Amino acid sequence: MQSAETIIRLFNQKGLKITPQRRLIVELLEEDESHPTAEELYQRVILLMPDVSQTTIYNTIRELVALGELTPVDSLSETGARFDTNTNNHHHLFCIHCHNLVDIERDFPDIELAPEEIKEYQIIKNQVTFYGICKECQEN
Amino acid sequence: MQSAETIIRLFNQKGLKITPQRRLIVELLEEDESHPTAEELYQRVILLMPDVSQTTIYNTIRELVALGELTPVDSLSETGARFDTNTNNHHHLFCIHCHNLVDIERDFPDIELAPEEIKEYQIIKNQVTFYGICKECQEN
DNA sequence: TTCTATGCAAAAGATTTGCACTAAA
DNA sequence: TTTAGTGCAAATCTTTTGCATAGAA
Repeated sequence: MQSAETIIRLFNQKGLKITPQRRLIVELLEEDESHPTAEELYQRVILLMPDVSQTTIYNTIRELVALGELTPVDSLSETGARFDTNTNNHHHLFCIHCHNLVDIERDFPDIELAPEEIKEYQIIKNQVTFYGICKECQEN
Repeated sequence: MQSAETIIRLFNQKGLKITPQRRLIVELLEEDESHPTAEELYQRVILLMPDVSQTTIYNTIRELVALGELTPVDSLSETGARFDTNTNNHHHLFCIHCHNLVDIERDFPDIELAPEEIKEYQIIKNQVTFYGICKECQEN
């Protein structure tokens, strides 16, 4: 996302009001690289402004997502957990319209992180997800 | 997952009882490549055995996951949606213990699907997730 | 002064839990 | 006969919604 000031200006342009709650939420997110949940953001907000409601957190997140300044970390389901009968390591091809999910059974040998990228993690596996539009959805 | 008969045998070995409900669920999953949710599986089950409860679906899914015969499609959060302040296309490094999530800002140019793998999808992007254990969690 | 944002409480959807009853072994 | 599984209802958790009030413009 862009700087807090830029986003405040964006809100203004769209006719959205700049409330102290929104200002605080945007300022906290500006320096946040932790990929917080709504609840985690709420906890950080109420330390500084104790009376903010969760509703306001959810509303503001929704607006920032609509403005393209915040994105949900990708999930392959909106309606509860999905289960895979293929228990081998594999990759996925996902239709962003109809949510069809196809297994890709092969290796991508060239996906390696450099030591300085790895942040001393012990890597266990990687998984690639291809996002696209399936044939049926393209025809609509 | 393995064949329905093999899984029935596995249940037996573990002292788990083979009920008609479980047998049906396992048989339906055996030929299912759709990555269903619990609700979708439930709907398919009650067509053939109308009095099965959702509780039984959830219980059986949980057992199959515990046996390693079914895996949840990977999600980077168990406690609600997470949001990313980095709205550029990027990849992720995820700690499976503490759920820490780090952005990886670079391209992996060699991730391409062959035409026959692509199933006529129009590919929009791909995203790689590296699963591992972060430094702090390794030390515990 | 107008109209959007806020906060509360209730609702909704997914999943889990407590418990009495059923049925597999 | 024993013990685990089932089904119901209630509970829990995340997110959304309805509505009266507060407050930004």
